Amino acid sequence: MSKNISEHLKKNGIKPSLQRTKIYEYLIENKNHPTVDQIYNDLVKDIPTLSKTTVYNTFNLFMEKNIITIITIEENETRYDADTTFHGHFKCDECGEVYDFDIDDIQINKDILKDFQINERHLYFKGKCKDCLKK
Amino acid sequence: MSKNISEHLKKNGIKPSLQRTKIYEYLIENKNHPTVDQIYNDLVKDIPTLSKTTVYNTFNLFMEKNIITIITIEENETRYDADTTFHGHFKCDECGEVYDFDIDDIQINKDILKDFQINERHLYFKGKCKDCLKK
DNA sequence: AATATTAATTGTAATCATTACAAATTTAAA
DNA sequence: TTTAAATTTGTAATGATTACAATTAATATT
Repeated sequence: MSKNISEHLKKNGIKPSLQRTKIYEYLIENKNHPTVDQIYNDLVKDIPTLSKTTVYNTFNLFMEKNIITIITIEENETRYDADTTFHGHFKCDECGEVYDFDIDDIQINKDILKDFQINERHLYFKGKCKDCLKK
Repeated sequence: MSKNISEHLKKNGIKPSLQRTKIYEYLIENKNHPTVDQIYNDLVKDIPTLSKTTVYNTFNLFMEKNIITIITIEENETRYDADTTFHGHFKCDECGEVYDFDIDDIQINKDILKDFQINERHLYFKGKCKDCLKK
């Protein structure tokens, strides 16, 4: 697994250091789109010398190399996604959990965006998840 | 015009003070979704005593009363929208302008969000606008 | 292998948007 | 008019992110 990650980073022009590999692996294994804080707090157990700056630097590098996308739902917390294909996110107001969902199709009125170049598309919903509704 | 705004605020349980009225009016007339800074800098010419805190307080109040929605495209700048009907936003990476566009339909795979309660839907694109592409 | 060069990581301080809070002002009620 | 309640304001605090310089690790050169 870790071998695959190294390869994937290399293929995208990223030298696979320990920190980079672990951070990318964490994102792959935790598909709930953790915040930088969560990632740092978990990974520092593994890599005691880890700095939060490194986490930020690494994500900025991953972004430049287009192997992750940014998820901006709340103003004050950035999350990241290792799945760069187009899909939607649902964030529960109650528990804070972020869920992925598939988008089949979006039909928009093209009049306004005619001759615009669209590079990124983001769709997210907010509300209450099934588990929180039960309570 | 200003009369209508007062009425609209009252109808939604908001006492229409000078500041609130001007801020709401500004949002109605500037459909490009200005940031708090832009709004403050423009309105302070009109209301010299205006405080940026008031702008923030007012938007938070408007949000509670559901007469505006928040637009979170970039992590570090919150924008607001007086049009609370569902529509999309396009932000140009080059000039920073935010455009509205109409959404006809969105089809998603409902499996994951079955039994979820969806309260808000947000769709935004990023790229280059027509004007910036010409250059 | 030893040294020089370059790249990556780290810690601390700075930045900047937003909020907390208490004082001052304005509005409404008695 | 006096009193109470609501609104606005300015300043300080917060918290996420970035700038930057120093340290450490990796790579290239002799």
